[in-house]
Amino acid sequence: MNQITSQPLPASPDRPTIEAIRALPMFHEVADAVIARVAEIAHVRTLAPGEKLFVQGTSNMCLHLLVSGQISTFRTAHDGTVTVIDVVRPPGHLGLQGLPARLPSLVGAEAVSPSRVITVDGQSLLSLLSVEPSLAGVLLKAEAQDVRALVLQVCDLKLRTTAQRLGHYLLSLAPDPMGTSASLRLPFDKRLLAARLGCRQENLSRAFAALRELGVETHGSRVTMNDLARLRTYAVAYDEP
Amino acid sequence: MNQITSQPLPASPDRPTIEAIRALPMFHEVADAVIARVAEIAHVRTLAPGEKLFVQGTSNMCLHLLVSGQISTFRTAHDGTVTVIDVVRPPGHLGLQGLPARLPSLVGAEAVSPSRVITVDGQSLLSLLSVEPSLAGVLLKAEAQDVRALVLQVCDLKLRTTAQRLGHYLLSLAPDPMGTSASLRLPFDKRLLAARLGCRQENLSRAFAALRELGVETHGSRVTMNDLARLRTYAVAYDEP
DNA sequence: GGTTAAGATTGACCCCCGTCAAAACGATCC
DNA sequence: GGATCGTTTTGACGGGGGTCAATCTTAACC
Repeated sequence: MNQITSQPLPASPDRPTIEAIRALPMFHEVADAVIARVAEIAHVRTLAPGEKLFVQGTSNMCLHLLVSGQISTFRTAHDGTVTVIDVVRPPGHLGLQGLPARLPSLVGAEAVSPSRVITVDGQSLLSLLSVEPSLAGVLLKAEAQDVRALVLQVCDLKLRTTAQRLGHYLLSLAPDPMGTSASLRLPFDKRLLAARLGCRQENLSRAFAALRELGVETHGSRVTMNDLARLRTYAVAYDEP
Repeated sequence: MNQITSQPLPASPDRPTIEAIRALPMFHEVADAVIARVAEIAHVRTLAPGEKLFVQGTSNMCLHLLVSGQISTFRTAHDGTVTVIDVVRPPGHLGLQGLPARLPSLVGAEAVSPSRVITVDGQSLLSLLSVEPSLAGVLLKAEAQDVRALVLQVCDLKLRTTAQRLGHYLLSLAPDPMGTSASLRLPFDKRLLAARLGCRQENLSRAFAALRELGVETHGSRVTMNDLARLRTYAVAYDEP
């Protein structure tokens, strides 16, 4: 699944291959010629855990496409408090909100696990946009995804309990959320999971304890959900009519 | 009234004037010729309080530009619970998230007060986009604003109390938030304000009571803030470093 | 295997907020 | 002015979640 660069790389630094970009759902429909133009203004980068992709308050004009790994976006207050906005997983993107407006980014982003991103230069991308209008739809769609995710998170925070949010998140992590049972390994710290869900880790523990009644077993970072239907009823109670 | 979705444009509906569109900040930089093209695929509409602009779950391919009035966006769960996402005020826009993806809208929208919107047909707008790439920047910027607002709201919900959120919101409503004092009239119900802030109206009352200690007086819907600096310290404590 | 440090859980305690119920206020219309 | 209805406020109570501290587990490293 993770594309390891076994092919000879093109001349310059670490240009992404056309295949690597095409592999991202967001570019499935884009013509080869356009992808080639995008590849010309992009480069591949790997990040070690904890390494920063961009910093809050700086106006980074770049679009980052996450190929593998995990990158968290978070907002730091001037008293040091940190709010995790999301943990982006492949295929995902970062930095879109800072692209068109020249405004400083509201959030910072750093790798949670070893990650590989394709970074597209924003300035060049905007120029390319006027030549290749088909890209506009791609970017708009990508940004719309962000909006949708945030809207759902706001709903979650406004009217669900931590245990429900956890259940919801676990379901979203399950390979087959519509099956009868599922088992998975938490992709990161419970501390980070707590921050993502908007609670303290102590409360996350209690939420896991609450879900135990609903057939959710945990052994370390392994989570087994024995009754997905029941969990869905409990956790997704406030979702789409 | 259940006709909500966009109709094919009749021969001579109420076309918006170029000036009306240009007056919106989002179109300040756009060339007259382009605005004229936009006007051709748009029409003006007025809404009475409570009238729906679009309905959750339907895929409305329209961009709505709010000229005057106020429109709330909200999400209804299948048990009837309603979450208010935001109350859009002019100059603002709605429906962008449903534009590029053909996905059903996550939220519904309805007028809070008598409102006037310019509705741009989405299908035509997307076609226009490939002819006039300068529009892409406009739309991307507009959508980025939405993302920013939502990110801030998530932060608010994750680590501020209701009283702090209220203080923050009042400051955003103040004509001159950086002055020493301000006075304003709440633009809508306290019930709606509570929903927007993510609490019950009872708690909003208590939040107002708490802010009284910080020089915030209320008489009905009139709010007077006597010490903006102190309110800022209290409410915006978790903002930009 | 054993040691150690980081992470995860549990308990005690308190505050914020949701809920229910009642009282106070405000607007409108006699 | 008085009556009425809807909105706003206040009180009492319980639960969810934050905080602090102690215990237990996990995992890395010798």
